[in-house]
Amino acid sequence: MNEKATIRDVAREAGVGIGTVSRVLTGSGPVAPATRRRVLEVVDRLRFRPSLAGRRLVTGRTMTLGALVPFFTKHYYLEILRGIEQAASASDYSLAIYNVERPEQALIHLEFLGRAQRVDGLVIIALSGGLISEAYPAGPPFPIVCVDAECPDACASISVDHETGMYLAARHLAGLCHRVIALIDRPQDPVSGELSQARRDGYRKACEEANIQIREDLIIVSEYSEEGGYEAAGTLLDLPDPPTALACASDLQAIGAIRAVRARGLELGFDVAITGYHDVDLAQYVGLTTVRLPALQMGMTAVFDLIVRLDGLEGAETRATPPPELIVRESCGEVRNNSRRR
Amino acid sequence: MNEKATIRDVAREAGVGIGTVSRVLTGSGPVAPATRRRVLEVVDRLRFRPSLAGRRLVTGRTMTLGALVPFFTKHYYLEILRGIEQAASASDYSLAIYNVERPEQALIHLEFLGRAQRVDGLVIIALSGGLISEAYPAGPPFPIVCVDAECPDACASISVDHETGMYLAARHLAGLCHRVIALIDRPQDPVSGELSQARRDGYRKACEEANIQIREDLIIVSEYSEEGGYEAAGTLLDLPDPPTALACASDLQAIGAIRAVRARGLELGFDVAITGYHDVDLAQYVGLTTVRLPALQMGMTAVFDLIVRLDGLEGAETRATPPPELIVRESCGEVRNNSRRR
DNA sequence: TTGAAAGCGCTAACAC
DNA sequence: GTGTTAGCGCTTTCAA
Repeated sequence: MNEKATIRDVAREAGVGIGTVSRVLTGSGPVAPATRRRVLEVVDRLRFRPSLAGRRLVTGRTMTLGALVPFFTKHYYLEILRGIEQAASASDYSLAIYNVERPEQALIHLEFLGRAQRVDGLVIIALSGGLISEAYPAGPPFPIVCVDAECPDACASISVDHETGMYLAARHLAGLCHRVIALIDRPQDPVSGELSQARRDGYRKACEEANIQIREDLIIVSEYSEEGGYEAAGTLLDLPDPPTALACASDLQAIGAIRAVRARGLELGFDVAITGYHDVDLAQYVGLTTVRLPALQMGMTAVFDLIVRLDGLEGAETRATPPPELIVRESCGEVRNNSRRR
Repeated sequence: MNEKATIRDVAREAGVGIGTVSRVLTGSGPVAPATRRRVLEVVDRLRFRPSLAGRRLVTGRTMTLGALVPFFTKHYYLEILRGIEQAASASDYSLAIYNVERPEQALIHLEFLGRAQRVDGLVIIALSGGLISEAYPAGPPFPIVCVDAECPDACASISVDHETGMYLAARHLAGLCHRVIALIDRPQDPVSGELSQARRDGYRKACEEANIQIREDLIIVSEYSEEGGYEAAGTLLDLPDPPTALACASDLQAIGAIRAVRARGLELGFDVAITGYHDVDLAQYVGLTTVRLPALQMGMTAVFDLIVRLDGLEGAETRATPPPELIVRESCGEVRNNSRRR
């Protein structure tokens, strides 16, 4: 009585075979309505829950999804993770997380997952796809969806249009009559340091449209951190012909850049305009004009996509994630006129 | 050949029974050294990995730990979660996460976990222990460790000394010659809104030591958010005899409080001193004097503790977490003298 | 010290 | 439609 009920208990109570109970529970075969009702009634009365372990042994499925996420401390990745959790939690799958803070951890986790039979599928955030090929030379052992990263053909990918994202920011700056606009880019993959072209393309496009001559010395890559932005901005601001606008590839870097601007006695939004990227909570506090990414939706979409692959659902076709969006705050000031520079 | 090796393959190859292989692998019985070596050699050659599913069916253990965490967006909880992940990742357990953003989610997750046989143990962050009793009237179905929360006797608890934490902040303020110090407290459990006495006790103790008369109208509770701090500070600053110092129960609230100070044309660190709590990344950027909590260690300790309970390890006795620490930055200014007020 | 055998709880193939 | 049976891969008796 106190012991957990098994499928056999249910079968006995309902006066049917265990196969029938299984069929009722999994919907994997025809069952007469009356029988089904009787079984369900007993299931309910006995508070029977099919054992995952038993089921797993025979189906080989764990009903667990994995998420490989870099830098728990970065708001953007967390927002994606939050979306992943929400979607997983609304499904029959649980979510196991694997954090990557040092480069070697990614491969360790991937290799572990490859032979640990712990997840049915994996979502990888921002980590470069090369890792996947490296960890699984013979192809991934389970479906993988990459979010905001390039990945091998064998995997699906949820991407966001960074070209448009940065285009929006740079065009905004150009529209404010800035003529010397710098780009503080960042590695796409914070762990491997791998770059991506998209943001730079967006920046170039905006410059070209505004007839701004592109100067290569105004395009620099810095670490995805406040410190990285601080240093990059410092370098740019100390140039002989310094930029009046800084388009940054993350809010964190933008905040560092703001600090660099102030450290030089310059006024934000007056002497120098700055845009961020991601729209983290802090951006609002700082009054940072930035580009909002649909991070939460990306995470959710990744999981939906993964589950479709796993369960072969129809109808649940992958919905596209919304485009990036420019959020205008105070960090770019008003339209620039050249008399302004002190 | 291409199929995954099973324990039977290993037994056959090594010329022993499967029982012997099992004994070698689990160390659960006597095996002759020569036999053991031979088995291990085959295990290695066949790249044999015991199936978790098979093992689980007979042992009933999932080798997975759960973490119930409120508000993915709050840095403090994430830092604890980061510690949990680190410790889990260094163990044989995987970590499944369950996010709680709406009050009812906590109970839903708890009830789900109670009958889903998905985790061997659970770490609960900041959620009030009442939930546990509610979800499991007959006692928890697996070991539970609560971090930074009161919990039923049936569970272990990793706590942090908030009395000392707030004492440190308030004493610092008093040491700067503030005589009218307010406390902007917050609910201990952001989901249920439950309060905790500890921080208030620390505040009172510091005031008493400095011979400051405690005014009940200076102790208020606000939401754990920037907005909450903004409003609370507003209320306090608009009092007939307003405080010159605000001790906040979180950095987020402190940041809101700073905004309220500035909105009134007052100068931070001059007219009003403010302390935060938690030492989030942003605190440094804002120059906030705050109390640093050993969040990461708390998370790690919780997992160690849980694993000790699960595996009955000896020697790994729970290490105490470090005490809170005062981090002095600019938000409190210099020692106050009464001529200063404008 | 070891091998054989009995399940753990379930699904799926098969016979009726 | 439904009951029976054969495993899934492992740990754990129980004899030998």
